[in-house]
Amino acid sequence: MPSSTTEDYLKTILIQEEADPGSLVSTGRIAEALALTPGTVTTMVKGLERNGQVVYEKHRGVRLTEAGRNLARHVIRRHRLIERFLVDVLGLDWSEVHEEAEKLEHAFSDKVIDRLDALLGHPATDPHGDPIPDVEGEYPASLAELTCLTECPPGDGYRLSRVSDQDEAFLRFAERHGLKPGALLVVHSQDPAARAVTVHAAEHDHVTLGREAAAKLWVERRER
Amino acid sequence: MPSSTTEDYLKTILIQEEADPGSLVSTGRIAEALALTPGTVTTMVKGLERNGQVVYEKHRGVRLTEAGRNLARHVIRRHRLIERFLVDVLGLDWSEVHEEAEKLEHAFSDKVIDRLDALLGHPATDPHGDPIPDVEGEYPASLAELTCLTECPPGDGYRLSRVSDQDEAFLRFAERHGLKPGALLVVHSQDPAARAVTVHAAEHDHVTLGREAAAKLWVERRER
DNA sequence: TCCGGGCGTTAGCTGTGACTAACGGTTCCG
DNA sequence: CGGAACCGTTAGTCACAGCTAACGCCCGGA
Repeated sequence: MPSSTTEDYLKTILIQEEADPGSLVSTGRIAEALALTPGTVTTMVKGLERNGQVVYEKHRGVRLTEAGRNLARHVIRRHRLIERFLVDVLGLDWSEVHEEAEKLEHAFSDKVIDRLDALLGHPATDPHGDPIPDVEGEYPASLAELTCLTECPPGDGYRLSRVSDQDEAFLRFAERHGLKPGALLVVHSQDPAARAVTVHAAEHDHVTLGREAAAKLWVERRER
Repeated sequence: MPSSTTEDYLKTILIQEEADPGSLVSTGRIAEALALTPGTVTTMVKGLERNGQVVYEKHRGVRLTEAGRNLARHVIRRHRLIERFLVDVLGLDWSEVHEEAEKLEHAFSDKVIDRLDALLGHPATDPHGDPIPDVEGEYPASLAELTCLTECPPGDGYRLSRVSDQDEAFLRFAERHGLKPGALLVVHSQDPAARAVTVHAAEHDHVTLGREAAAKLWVERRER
């Protein structure tokens, strides 16, 4: 059975690959994401290669193998289902569940996770809008095409779908302004000079976001 | 924060102390319970003493300190609440939840455990009838006095309260004969020569248990 | 083309918690 | 009361997964 360390590495690599498809993930990025020193990661990555979970190109980075990707998807499945459970069933706040799930994802067996999945009604996403892989490790087929808020011309007809950041402070900020998945959004203005965008969510006041913050919000255009 | 290894040792020591109050727990018993070699346990136990969690008397055994007992009680609380959750909410079988809870007990935070406790309605026992310590680490005050099935004269008016074994095969056997906590029992005969006792549970056939098996069953006398 | 800075790798070390094998204390029987 | 058997302890080793520090490759700028 893979160690929880292995699971953490593979999960991190998968997320980096998804953020920048087609390119190798550098050891440095992994080190930063896991808060480890670069040397530690280089050493570990060689172990992952020996296990057949990644392909490692020296000085360039790693890429998941099929086996590695499959394992990583299952870790992510566990993580996101646990987040849904913590929010939907136990009533925790979406800003605090990521930390909890980081530990729990290594302890739940697949059997228990499948029961949890059924209990929750086979949700398609976690509380942040991130998609939950199914039992086979595949993402739900019917995922809407998402647009980054930085790319949205002013107007209404947007629905917030995904908040891709796990920082507690940011998530609490987002919630204060109604910026949770499912919220209906109106984009008031894009100000390229100020690198800012002003929006408001239904029932909430306007809020102006800097580009980095806006880049974390993903919306879909509503059918009307 | 204590390592999960530390938690496992302290939990094991507490359970041994409860099984045989007042006497020291030998390193050998701990080794057997945790499936470790004796030398490993001797070394670890010195570490627990350095942490102030046990008092260690060379060649004689260990005893929990207040701090160690408190931590152990909390681990047991987590373990038993998780078992209840797995059975009551996720519908797992009582024979399989012990193994699952062994891993999960180290991953749940106290905050999440308290939510779980509330969700379950603050249960007094786990699915095997073992009492669940409260948030302070104290056992429920109103625990009925239990009698071992080996001590019960023939007659009716017994209620099965506790099945103190975690072996899957034994638990499945017990369930097949209706021997789950809450079951009403009739003791048909005690046969000291055969070291056996014959009982039946309401709605179930007679079953004859050897002394070791009967020793795992604890009953209370029903008010009538 | 050459050189320097930055990133990545290597080497060597640490702590945790396991193991085996050899040694030592206790106890109980004869 | 002596000794064997049993149990527990000690010593030495290993794997895992982290660290620091020194070294080396690669790429961009001059």
